[in-house]
Amino acid sequence: MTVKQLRAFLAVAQTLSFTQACERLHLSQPALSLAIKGLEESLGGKLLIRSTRSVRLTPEGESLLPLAKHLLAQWDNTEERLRQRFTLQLGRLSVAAMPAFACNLLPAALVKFRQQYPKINITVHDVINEEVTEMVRSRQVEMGIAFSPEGAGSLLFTPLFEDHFVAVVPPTSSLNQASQLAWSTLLNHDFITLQRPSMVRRLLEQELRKQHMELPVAFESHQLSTVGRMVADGLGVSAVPSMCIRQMHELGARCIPLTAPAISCRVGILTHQELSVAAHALRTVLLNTVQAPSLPLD
Amino acid sequence: MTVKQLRAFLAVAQTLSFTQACERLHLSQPALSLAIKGLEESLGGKLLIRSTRSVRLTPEGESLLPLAKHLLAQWDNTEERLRQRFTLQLGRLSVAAMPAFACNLLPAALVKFRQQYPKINITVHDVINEEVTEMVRSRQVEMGIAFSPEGAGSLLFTPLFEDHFVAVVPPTSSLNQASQLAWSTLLNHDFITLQRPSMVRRLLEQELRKQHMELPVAFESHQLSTVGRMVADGLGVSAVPSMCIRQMHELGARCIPLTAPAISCRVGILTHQELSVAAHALRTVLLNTVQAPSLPLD
DNA sequence: TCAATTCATTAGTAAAACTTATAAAAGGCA
DNA sequence: TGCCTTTTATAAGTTTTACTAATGAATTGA
Repeated sequence: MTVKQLRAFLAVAQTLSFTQACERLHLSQPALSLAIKGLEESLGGKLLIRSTRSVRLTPEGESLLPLAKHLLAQWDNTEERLRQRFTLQLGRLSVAAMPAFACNLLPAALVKFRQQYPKINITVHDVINEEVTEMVRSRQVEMGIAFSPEGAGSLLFTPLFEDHFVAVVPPTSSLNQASQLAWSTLLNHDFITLQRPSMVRRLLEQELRKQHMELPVAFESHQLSTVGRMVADGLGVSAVPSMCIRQMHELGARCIPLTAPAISCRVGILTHQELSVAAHALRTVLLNTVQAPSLPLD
Repeated sequence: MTVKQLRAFLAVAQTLSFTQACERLHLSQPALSLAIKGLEESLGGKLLIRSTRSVRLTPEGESLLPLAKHLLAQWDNTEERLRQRFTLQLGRLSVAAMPAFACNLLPAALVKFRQQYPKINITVHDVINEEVTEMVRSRQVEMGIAFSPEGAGSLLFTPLFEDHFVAVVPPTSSLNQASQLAWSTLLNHDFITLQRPSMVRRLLEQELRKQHMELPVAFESHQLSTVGRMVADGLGVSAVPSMCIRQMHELGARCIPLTAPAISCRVGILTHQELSVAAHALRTVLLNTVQAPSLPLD
């Protein structure tokens, strides 16, 4: 039994005429006769009683009719959904992104993506850097955005930009005047940082230790926005990835380039080798829209 | 998208190997490669990532896998059920029969049928003669057993046997001694008959009127078994189709051939032109097993 | 009885599906 | 690194299938 045969049967059963069914199927009449004959032979009995003047269903044909309708509807539906998926007219995409990226750069990229592919449903998992890698690895999400992982294993890392840490200081602070700051200067003040386990926190401590420096931690928080507000309110200073500059400014803090040492790391897209069409499209949008953030020129 | 292509995809997706899938499908490897290629082209995207060393599913392929399983299972199931129906390994059959036949001759025929085709489900509608015709005409049942209808219309009537009316008399009656009875003799006694509308009743009255005779109705009943018992208990006499002879004897009444006039009518199978395989089989069994009932030789 | 309509059959052709043979690529192993 | 093995892709040729055009047969309606 083939799809063509079943479609032929359905057309004849619904029109009760070979001639009409031919038109509907865009098929010559002998071809249709053979198709029906083939179907009947494959099933082992007559489905249609046909004389030169009338066509009607046998009881067995009658019982096949609803089944055939249902089967072909499902068949077409499956086919159509797959096609839509390939043409990005349908789909679901799960992405994980570290918080700094998710709340600063991702939304703009998603706006672009949504404009191009309004039918694709996207779920964003706003989780810490380490979990991003894990979610991609375990295929909970198809795509992650995180700092360049050391051992990516079989995962693919596509760099988006190089992010460098900037100092965050209260607007009232004297540090605010400098065009750039050395770490040694910044660390003379009370330091506000993210709580462990945070990749940002670990990166800072790791790089500073190489220079025999240490964070004079006064306050800790889980949320970047809390850190920003604490700095803005004069509780101390901090250092954040440049992705967060806009957020920090909006919270009322000031950002200043940091040197000696300049700490930076690559932010990029983490995926498996094979990508869905939708994920591939989002990847392209990200590569086109995301740029390394810089300090405002004010 | 064809059934073959989908089967090919399923086999490869489940074995994750073209070579293994080939064995399962009894297909050469190039043919399988082409089938997958064709499927991918028809759907508009890649379903399988294949290198010379490994095969794995794309996310789209992953999403097709369960759909393909489901679709093919339904496909095979539909095909199998139709085949079973044609080979009488599955099926449902509704039959209507007039009470005299349903309770006397039908059961034995059904035993034969059941022995040959134990998987066919049969529903018997035990209804009056007129309703049998109507149920066949309206396709509530596929087959009816009734007296030969005058205007069968498009229905097909296949005679089974010629049934003649016999007298039913009490075992205590003097009539019981005769080897045959004339209607004129029988009608000297109180007559017990079926209530209208009954074909048996109508037939009798119709034929007797031609001979200017009339039924001296004393009692009426809907059920043949009631008529039989009434006669057996000496309330009066009756006349029934020969089909009922055994039943009457079992109820305690005696049956005697009736003449002047000998009233008879054909009992047969009523169907539409087209018959399901199951109905055809039952028709054959009926033609082979049902014989004109005769008086016991006691 | 004849014309018209409709499905079946036949024959020839175009297309497709399949197989064998060969090529190319990638992992395993020395 | 380079060779061997395994596995999929490609090419060429053949068989099979599917289709169309032409013809035939049967039934309805005038």
